[in-house]
Amino acid sequence: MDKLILIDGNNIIYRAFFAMPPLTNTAGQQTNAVYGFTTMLLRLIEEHKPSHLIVAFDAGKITFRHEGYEDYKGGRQKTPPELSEQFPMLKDLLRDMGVPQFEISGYEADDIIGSISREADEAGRQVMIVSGDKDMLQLASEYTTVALVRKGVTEVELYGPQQIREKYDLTPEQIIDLKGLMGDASDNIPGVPGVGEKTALKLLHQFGSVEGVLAGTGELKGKMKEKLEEHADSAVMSKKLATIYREVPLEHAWEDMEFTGIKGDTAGPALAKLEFKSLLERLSLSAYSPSSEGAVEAVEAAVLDITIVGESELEDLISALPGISALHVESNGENPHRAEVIGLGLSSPERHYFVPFALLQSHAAAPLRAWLGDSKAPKSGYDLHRADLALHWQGIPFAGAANDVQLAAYLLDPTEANQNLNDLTAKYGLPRLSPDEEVFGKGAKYKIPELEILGNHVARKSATVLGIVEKQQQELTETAMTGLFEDLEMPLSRILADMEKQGIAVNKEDLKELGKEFEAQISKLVAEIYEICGTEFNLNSPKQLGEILFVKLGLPVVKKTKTGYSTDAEVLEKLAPYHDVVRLILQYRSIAKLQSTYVEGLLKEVSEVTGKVHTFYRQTIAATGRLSSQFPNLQNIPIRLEEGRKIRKVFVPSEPGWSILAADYSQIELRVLAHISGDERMKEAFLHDMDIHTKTAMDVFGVTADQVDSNMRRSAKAVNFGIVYGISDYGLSQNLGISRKEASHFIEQYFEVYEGVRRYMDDIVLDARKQGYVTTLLERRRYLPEINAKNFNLRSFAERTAMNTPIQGTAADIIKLAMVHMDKALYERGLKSRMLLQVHDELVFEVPEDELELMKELLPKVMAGALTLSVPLKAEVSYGSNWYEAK
DNA sequence: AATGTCACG
DNA sequence: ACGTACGTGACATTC
Repeated sequence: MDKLILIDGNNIIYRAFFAMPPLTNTAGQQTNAVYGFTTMLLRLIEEHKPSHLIVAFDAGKITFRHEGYEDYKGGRQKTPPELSEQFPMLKDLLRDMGVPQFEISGYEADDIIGSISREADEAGRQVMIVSGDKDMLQLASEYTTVALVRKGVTEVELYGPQQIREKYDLTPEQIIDLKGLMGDASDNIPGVPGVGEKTALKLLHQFGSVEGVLAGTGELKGKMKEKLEEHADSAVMSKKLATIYREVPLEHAWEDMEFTGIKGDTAGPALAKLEFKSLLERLSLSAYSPSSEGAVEAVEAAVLDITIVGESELEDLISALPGISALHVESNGENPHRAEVIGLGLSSPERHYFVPFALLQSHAAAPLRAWLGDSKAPKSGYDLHRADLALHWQGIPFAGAANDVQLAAYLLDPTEANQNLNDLTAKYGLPRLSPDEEVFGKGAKYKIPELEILGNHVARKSATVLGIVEKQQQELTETAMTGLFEDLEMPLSRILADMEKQGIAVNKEDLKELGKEFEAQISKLVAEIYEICGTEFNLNSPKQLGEILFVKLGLPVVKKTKTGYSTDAEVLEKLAPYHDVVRLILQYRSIAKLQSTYVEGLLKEVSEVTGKVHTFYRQTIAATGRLSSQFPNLQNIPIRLEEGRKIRKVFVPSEPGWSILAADYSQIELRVLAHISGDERMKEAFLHDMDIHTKTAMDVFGVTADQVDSNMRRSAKAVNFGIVYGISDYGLSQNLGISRKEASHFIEQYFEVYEGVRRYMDDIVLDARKQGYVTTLLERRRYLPEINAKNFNLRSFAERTAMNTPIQGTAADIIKLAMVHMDKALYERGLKSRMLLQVHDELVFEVPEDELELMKELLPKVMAGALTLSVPLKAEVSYGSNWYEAK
């Protein structure tokens, strides 16, 4: 079926300009807006496969709107030159890609779009309008959907008449009235002073239109009435200005809008000129990649000296091992504990080798395996942690990880989503690698290619590693992160691998028993719920549940999601007083979660080989420096509610007579905050080892310790959490279920007492603005490009991140240090105790009987001594016959 | 593949 | 007026 996409070119390029970091090409031209625009365009094309497509632009400076009102758009800031320059670039690129553009003298883009959509509506054609301008909502109809661009240009919200009704309870036409009343500062449309969205909506719900409101002022009183009567003309004129003109003369438009796909032969060179390598790749046009440095080296790369090693070449390789410093272990699958090893790429500066896995296992390859396991043979690679695990489960020990380029890339920019080797080649101007998907195929089509292709591909990976290493060393030095890399993250990666290989034993029988208990509760709850509702439905479907609760039972709608009714726990709590079934649903939800994720999910992860679960810690995911845990995630095992906490009983020592020993940092984040803010009062609290939430309550409410009741302490605790997260009055009000005003008052009280904390919060945001990044105590860095964004939400988010990251990140630094120290202590003392898990502020060990006393002393001492701050660190230790008992 | 929900620190 | 707490991963349903 025909599908037409209409893009508001001016609007989108503006948004892209402000949302994207200021990219420039090697010629020094800023290209960020063109880039942002194009990525969005490609996504639209991929997702919606339009048969017809245009980008509309404003033409000329004066439009017919100025004829009646010369200040129209008067308040708007002049377009920055960095953006104006990008208009011709974008228009050229669109032409080369084969995307039609419309520009009609005297009209704005939205008039063109409005007129085309009117014609399409009349012809019954499907249209999607893409813009960031809410005005466009007035064009929504049975056939026309408006895609409002959000979050820069990365997300869209789709609006038809129904969504508009749900959100505003207005028809599309009434959007014009809305703007007539509230105005629009960015277009210098005045509206009625003192009327914002809230008031405008109220008026429209009552009177229907601007005309209706003005005719009905008699029913109003006070200031509101005065304002409306005084500014009646303004409202009428504003409505006129906000009305999109839909009668632009268009000839032969439909044929001119036809879109048959991106024209590769002309788009390729155009994208190459702009140096949009990732887009070239995305369009499989990499052949056009710029003939810059990279391409020159690419030619050289074509003649890389690669040897596919067979039995006869093995000896040669073995004698070359001393010169080899980079390797790549090619394995498949996401979970490295279950990965198959496919082969090995090995590189010296001069020569590159590929060793198929079968050969690596042969008797003759013993010296190669010895080299792999030799801690004195330093190796560079990409994700050596994964390599270590994959080899381990094939019975091949791995050691000597000296330099992991994935880990270094993460430190250099931890927010960049997992940077694969090919992303890094682009970054460092190295020869491109074929994407794995091209070499292996993806999904069901995954297939190991013939030896020649495979060997070349994998050997190029190790060659690439070699090329990256040098440049990263330089960057780590420049950013003062060499120490963090060499003395913390690299040693930690080996420790993590050891913990994961060790795994933690799970008592499968007990877990199954627990599953039976849950099963009994679930079937009882399900039966009761169906009974009460008078029908059977899928309780796990929020959609079906919403239907039952809000339509069949007629409960009030508290909150909506973008696809329907929200039924999350917060909503259900509010509904509980209305209907008894809601409690049962809440209970069902919590037990069902335990059953599916923690009983069934965990059972699936227990290894057939070891009877344990072997999680995989990822060291390059969390932007703050924390670890994350997968397959299974052992960092979110239930503890808060007793029902769930029982799950912890099945985590047991792997040897008879041993114990589980756990220690967790007490209030590490607030202690870190006390240190980095230098707030004297907060430091005082920790120097005296006081209960920090009680102390906060005393200070905020101005009472003595014995006057602090549980409610006051609870509030103080929420404030403390808020402080760590980068507080907002709204967030706190939600958390405590109080008004925003009260929350705001709490926060003000808090900052009056904890002046040092206020200073820190102010300073860190200024710092971030100036430098573009924030750091932790150990110099871990996080860039915050949105800290200067014009968009309030983006900027606010960046500001909260600026406040939170040094705190959360320093806490992460500290426990990582403790892990390195603890590993060393165990080794030096020849202890048999083993580190098994890390849960952000907690370390879990299994400990033999005769080491228990020692470990109870040693562990908290090492943790507390990991780093010296101006307040003491404290770790509390506990132990038992399983993880539940160690509380 | 996206969405909603919920487990943890 | 805007629309929010910071950081993750797993599961089931729906598209």
